Amino acid sequence: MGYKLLKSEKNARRGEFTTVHGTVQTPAFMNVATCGAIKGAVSAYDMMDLRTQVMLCNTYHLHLRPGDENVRELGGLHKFTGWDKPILTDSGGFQVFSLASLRKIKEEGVYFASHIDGRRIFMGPEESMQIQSNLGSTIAMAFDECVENPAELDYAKLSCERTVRWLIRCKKEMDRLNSLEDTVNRDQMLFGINQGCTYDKLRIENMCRITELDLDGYAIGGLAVGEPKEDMYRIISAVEPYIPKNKPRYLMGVGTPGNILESISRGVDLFDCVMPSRNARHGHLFTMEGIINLNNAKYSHDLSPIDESCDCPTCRKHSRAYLHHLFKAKEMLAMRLCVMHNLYFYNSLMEKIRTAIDNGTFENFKNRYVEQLDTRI
RNA sequence: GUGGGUAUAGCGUAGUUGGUUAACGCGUCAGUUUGUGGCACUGAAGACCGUCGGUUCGAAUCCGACUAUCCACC
Repeated sequence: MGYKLLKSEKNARRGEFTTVHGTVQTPAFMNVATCGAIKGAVSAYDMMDLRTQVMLCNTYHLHLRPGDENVRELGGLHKFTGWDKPILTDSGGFQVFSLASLRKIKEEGVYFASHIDGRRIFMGPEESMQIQSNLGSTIAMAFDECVENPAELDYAKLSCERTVRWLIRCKKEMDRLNSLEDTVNRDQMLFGINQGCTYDKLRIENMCRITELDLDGYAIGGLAVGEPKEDMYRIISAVEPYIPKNKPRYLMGVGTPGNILESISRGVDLFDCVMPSRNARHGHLFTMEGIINLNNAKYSHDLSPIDESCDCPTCRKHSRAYLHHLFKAKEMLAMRLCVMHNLYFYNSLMEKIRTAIDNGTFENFKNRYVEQLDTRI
């Protein structure tokens, strides 16, 4: 159990992360399934074809519906969703940020108004751990506050210190829950989350404090939320030396293929992002040549696949012209086929990156593709 | 052939007591999307208002002819 560094090229790391639900080859991209399903009608069965390694679900959303107690009675998220490989649950901390108009943050935790029915609910560190324990995910995330950038130093500091106090409570509660006999997954892991906005000093101090707790992994949160990408890269480089080498590093919510290449070169192992799935639903597709928008009329007579070099189920069978038609006709198949392509693209990009690090050619690979993959063609 | 209706952007339409830069939807084009509040958001281009003539200071709007098209009847 745990992370094993296999090889490195400069700061880029090739590793294996072993969990009770199987081993994850890193660097890896985790596929987002907020409510227990990848949006766009993609099933757990499909995810095997897409070479998905980790599914990511959301504590806040599953707590509201269908309810974590309910999932626990049904045997946990793995049994419930039919996905037997690793599952990471996000803690609900991001919803503190994204649902900002509906919440009140206090020392004990956060008061939300449900976005579904307006019902008032409370979530603090203990509640988040209890919910994630009921869900029985492989990896639970600490309950944190994700502060929007730019933020005042005073608030960043106050929020950051409170998040550390919450993390200590998370760790204590998770240890307690894992010791109980009737817990769904008694080997549930806990990742801490680094915060501190764009203040290097705050970030480093925070990282030093959270790594004292000996958690199963460390995440960098609160990035890609409004700051320039140069700031994001600078922060990653600033905190990376303070993360233990024998623990996985997870950059939350990032990002574009270019962001991922840059971040791996700075020592990150795990990623997740809604971009491949959300953009696919709007016809924006990733290819090794760059980004295309399938809604454009120029694809209406294009018999080539989305990406000539891709062997995903969509590219093996269907043309751009057909997919363009499905979008125009508002057929749900358009979304399904395109989400499958984009996730396969991200997952196989990670495979290419792992092979490159294995072969010591990652730097070349990065320089070759970092600009191209984020550019429209 | 007779009577009636219609003619405004690529398509479908709005636009009368005649009054400055003719509106909307779809489509087109471009951009946005980063721990997902379910399928979006922002912007741009595009019209000598069927043709010709008339009335008027002024016509998409009123009048006439023509053309096209639809309906009904022969």
